[in-house]
Amino acid sequence: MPQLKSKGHCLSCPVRHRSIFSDLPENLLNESLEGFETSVMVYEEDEIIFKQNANSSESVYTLRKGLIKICKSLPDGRIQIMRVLVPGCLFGIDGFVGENYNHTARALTDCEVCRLPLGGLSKLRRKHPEIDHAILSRFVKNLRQTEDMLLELGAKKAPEKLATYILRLSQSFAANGLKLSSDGLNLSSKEEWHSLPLSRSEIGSLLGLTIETVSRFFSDWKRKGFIKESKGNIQILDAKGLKEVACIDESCGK
Amino acid sequence: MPQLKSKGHCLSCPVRHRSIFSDLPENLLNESLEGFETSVMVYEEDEIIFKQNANSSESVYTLRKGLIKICKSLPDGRIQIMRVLVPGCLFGIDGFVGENYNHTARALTDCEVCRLPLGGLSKLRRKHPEIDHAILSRFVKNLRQTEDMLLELGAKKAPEKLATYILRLSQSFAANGLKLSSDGLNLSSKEEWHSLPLSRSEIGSLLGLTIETVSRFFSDWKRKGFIKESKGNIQILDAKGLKEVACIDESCGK
DNA sequence: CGACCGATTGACTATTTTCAAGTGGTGTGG
DNA sequence: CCACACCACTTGAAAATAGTCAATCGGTCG
Repeated sequence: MPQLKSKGHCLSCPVRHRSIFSDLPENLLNESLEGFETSVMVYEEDEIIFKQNANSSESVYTLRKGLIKICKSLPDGRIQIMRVLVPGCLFGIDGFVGENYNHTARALTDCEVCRLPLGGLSKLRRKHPEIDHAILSRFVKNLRQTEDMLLELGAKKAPEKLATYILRLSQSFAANGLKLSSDGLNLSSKEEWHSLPLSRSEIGSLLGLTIETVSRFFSDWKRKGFIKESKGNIQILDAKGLKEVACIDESCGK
Repeated sequence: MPQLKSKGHCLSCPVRHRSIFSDLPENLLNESLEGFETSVMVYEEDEIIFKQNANSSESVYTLRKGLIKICKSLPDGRIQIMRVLVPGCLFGIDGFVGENYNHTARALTDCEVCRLPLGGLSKLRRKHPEIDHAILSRFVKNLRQTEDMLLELGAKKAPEKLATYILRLSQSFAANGLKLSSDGLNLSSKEEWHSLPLSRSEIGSLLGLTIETVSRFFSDWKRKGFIKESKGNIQILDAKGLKEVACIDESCGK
């Protein structure tokens, strides 16, 4: 069961600089957020934050800590992961338009989630166009990312999808300062090890492949010396080789 | 080459009630839109409105007439159709955040497009929260639709994708008043004929299939009496049969 | 009529899934 | 400390699915 941990305090929030409030000047934060009551919820691994088709709540969420997967499923149980949220992500936006949730949000690791009441937020938006713009910008980025995934799933073959995924993962680690490791392992950043946030079967579910197909290509690339793996951490040895497989730049059709 | 047809006139706009201005009271329309200069552009079939990776313009667009396909492509030329725009759709929203276009917009039929300058629009948004809400709501719907496609492409097999597409198409005709026919054919609405906006190869490109696979299942279903087709118009004879194939409700795994 | 173009069909091939068996690491209880 | 179970992952062989290549059909247009 999700636990209420505390009220939120934007000024001391660990992800404020990544949140939709990042552009608010610090001095405004204090006075502006007067009366804006957020709460921090704690979820354990595998707990559901909200479910596809459920009524959306009068809140929207920001991930503070941990990882969340956003999924949709077919009536017969097949699951497609849409994306993985990292700290700072805004989610549950169906609440904005009062529609039922279009997908399920499930904790991939133990998580902390900040719950922002819609009423208060819309007052803030009116007072501070920066917030409004930040939200808009999230929406557009979110859509772009989902469109990119659509291209991956619709147009690419299994090895291309997988290679792209590993490369993107590594980029996103780089962009986030090389550290999202869920298990607290300390690794030399020079060697660029990355902890895999997803299991084989989840990677399959993200890319529309079976666990066996994922496993086979990974094994293949280990034999070829493209990648190395130990204890759920992965290292790219030959980015150029992977890029040729991935079809991300001109070197595409070999 | 796209042609400037005229200045836009919101009051007499044929798609006003489907546009982001649909919630503005008519009396406000007149005075509010003072100084908001839109222009109507005409594109021929197959012309490009904007290209993936190009700088976004200082405008955003509303489709007035015709159909537009939104696509992304891989460096080696493979193309994925993301969605098909119908009159009233807002598009080119990368302009909102000043990013390069994430996809290509191409006229599927001869089109009329209304170009809304961002500067003027953002003034309007501030003056009329209805517009702002309409835009937000479009964004969310757009994201939901793209997520739905992600599930289609990632989790479904060829016949499921195809059957779902035909059924959705028919629903969307129903929702839009049974008439989007691009070639002006007049058909009895009782028989529920629907003109196919996409060629076989475009359907393939939308669903991540080859033209041959599309063709084979269509032929198969014609033999089985699920559908009928003539002159680019399609009729669903056995929606129940198709639904069983499509995996959209409980009757999924048969 | 003949050229062209989209769609269809068939035969074959490639890719990916399915099913089944096996490996290796981790944690628990005797 | 070992035996055992458990679980994620790996591997192999067979089957299913979808793609490729090539020939053909049928309609449209000059």
